[in-house]
Amino acid sequence: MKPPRTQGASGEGLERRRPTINDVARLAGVSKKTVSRVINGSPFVRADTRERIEAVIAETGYAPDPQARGLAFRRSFLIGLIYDNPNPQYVVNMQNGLLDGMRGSGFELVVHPCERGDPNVLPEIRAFIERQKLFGVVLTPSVSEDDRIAELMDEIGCEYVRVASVPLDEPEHMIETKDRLGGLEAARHLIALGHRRLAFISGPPTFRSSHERLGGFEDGLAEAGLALDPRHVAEGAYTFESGIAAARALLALDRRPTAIFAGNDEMAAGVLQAAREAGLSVPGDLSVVGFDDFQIASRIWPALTTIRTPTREIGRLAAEKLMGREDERRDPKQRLPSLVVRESSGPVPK
Amino acid sequence: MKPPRTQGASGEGLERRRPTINDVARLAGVSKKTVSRVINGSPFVRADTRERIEAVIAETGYAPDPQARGLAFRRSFLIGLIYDNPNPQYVVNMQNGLLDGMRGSGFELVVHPCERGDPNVLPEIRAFIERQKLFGVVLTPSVSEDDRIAELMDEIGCEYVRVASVPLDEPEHMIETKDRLGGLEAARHLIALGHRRLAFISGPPTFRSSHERLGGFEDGLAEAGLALDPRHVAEGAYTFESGIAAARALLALDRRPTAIFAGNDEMAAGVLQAAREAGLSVPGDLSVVGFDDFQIASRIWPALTTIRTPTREIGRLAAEKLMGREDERRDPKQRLPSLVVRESSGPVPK
DNA sequence: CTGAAAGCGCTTACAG
DNA sequence: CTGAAAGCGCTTACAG
Repeated sequence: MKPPRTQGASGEGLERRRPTINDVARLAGVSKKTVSRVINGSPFVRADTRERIEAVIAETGYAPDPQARGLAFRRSFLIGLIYDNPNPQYVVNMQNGLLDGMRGSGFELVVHPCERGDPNVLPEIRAFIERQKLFGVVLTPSVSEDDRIAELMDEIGCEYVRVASVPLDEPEHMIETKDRLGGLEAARHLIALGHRRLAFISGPPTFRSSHERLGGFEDGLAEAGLALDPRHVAEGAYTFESGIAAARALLALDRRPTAIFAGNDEMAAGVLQAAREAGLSVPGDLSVVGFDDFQIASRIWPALTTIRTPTREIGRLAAEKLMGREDERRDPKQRLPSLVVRESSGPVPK
Repeated sequence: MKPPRTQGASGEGLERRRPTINDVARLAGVSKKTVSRVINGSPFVRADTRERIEAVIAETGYAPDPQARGLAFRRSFLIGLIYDNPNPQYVVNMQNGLLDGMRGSGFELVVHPCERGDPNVLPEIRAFIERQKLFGVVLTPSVSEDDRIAELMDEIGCEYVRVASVPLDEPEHMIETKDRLGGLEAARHLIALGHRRLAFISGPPTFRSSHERLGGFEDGLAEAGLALDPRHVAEGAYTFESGIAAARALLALDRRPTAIFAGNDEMAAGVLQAAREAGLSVPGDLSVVGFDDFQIASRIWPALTTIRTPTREIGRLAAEKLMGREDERRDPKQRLPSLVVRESSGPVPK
């Protein structure tokens, strides 16, 4: 590995060195240990000493070096996002949420995609975390659903928060997305429109959300005294292509469904495609509901009725939980899935 | 700021300490300085000494602590991605490309969105880089087009690579995306289909790519002895909504264009929407070409003819250039924009 | 080609 | 409530 160029090597000789803890200590007339206490919020500093130090910090623009601090703490100020979700919109929303939550904290976000199927994930993740001595990680589906990864975090002493549709861990390690409620909302919406022959396209069985979204949908049917016809449940893979394939099969049935709830927007876009091929109008002949409310939902035609998941908000909460700054006063409803009605759903055809 | 829990505090007492440079030095019977030389690829180590040390490193699984190394080097092993592009697909493709290029290098990727308009961007970026002592940063449009940011990097001694549609800097700091060639391809394609009344919807004027894509389009028209009617150039903002608005205006003209080249896929999706509203069939009455070939291009209907930009590949190149590992043997064509023909373009209507 | 000393900028025990 | 010493795991001059 090529050693990096020394900082300032190309600078213009000004060499206005950043102040260190020693400078602050000298200017404030205290030991660096006391400055350290102020930085770390120790209560064992007299009020006037603290104020004097804080004044010097403000004047000099001193900011502690995270690397030096990390070396002494045996732990960095980096937070990792470990994910295997291939949807770019999900990834970016989650990142933005995490950054929202981390703003002003001095922590930085390091992104780390992985492949859950890979036999090397575990050692690979371990090496990443140990090398960088990560403060903590946020795990998103489906890696978040792997208990071995959570155990690994405990073992190596790395904080973690798992984002998942159901509680898989202690509350301090969990942010629940409650996908089941989203499925319920979808069912209620379609039933209120008069639909009785409903179908579901699931994500891959390796994602917990696939089962939760289906479960919630069935809950909603049960409320109306209905049950899902097993022939009306198709397995997809959360991809556009799998949505097309599943919808083709459903629409070829003898008494085809009048409404399809797809496990995500990508597959719902595939359903619209299959409906078009079959000469069916949406929502005239077929209602379609998606899940996520990513950008694609409002770019396709007809615009998709879908379940919005507040991914960015979830990310913010995850970061706050990880850093122990959770703000419990916030409205907990903000983090629940909610129905967004657009053009792809309508009354059941006569 | 709450100090982090000490590493291993929750571990199960095993405390199998990671080996340090001292362990390696002791086991190899050399000084730690010599181990350091091996780590840093110094040529001043005798071959047999080097081999002995490398053997110990392999046995013990030693990996140098990036934090300690960074502290001594006065520079971290972090690479920053600084961006203000709001398109999630762009961001994720770029990140994936950077990670491709960084794999196995020991560097990690820290993401840092910013807002170019914000009067505080410069100090904010400076604080971020100085605090973390970033090894280097990759800048993407439109922040990459701001010379003040490049100057800032020079001033604080941070490596940088700018990704932009045209050379704005020395070659060692530039990855060119040559958007102009993409515009040219779009024009040639439409002209070959017989179109003569062509229109363009630009991105915001603050993005260099807006002008380059237009410029290339005009180059293509010029090849055929044509010129763009000024009334056929509309200004958009690279957003879906702006694409709808611009297309509505173009389609309301007396002699409306038979083909529209939109500056990106998002706006092209808006054009399809406006065409539908106007009762025009695509490509029967109107051909549409986009730019980017993001996922949306193949999810909408009709699927979009567009210009593919190899963003992930560009990202890989940017990372390699930043780390001084550039592989010049690679086919340079891979990084150029290229035409992808789908369903939204067809022969000019009679 | 190799090493002993000093230092990077912080924090942790340990005293007082 | 405050501080002097030692240490986190590396690298940089400086010798030899």
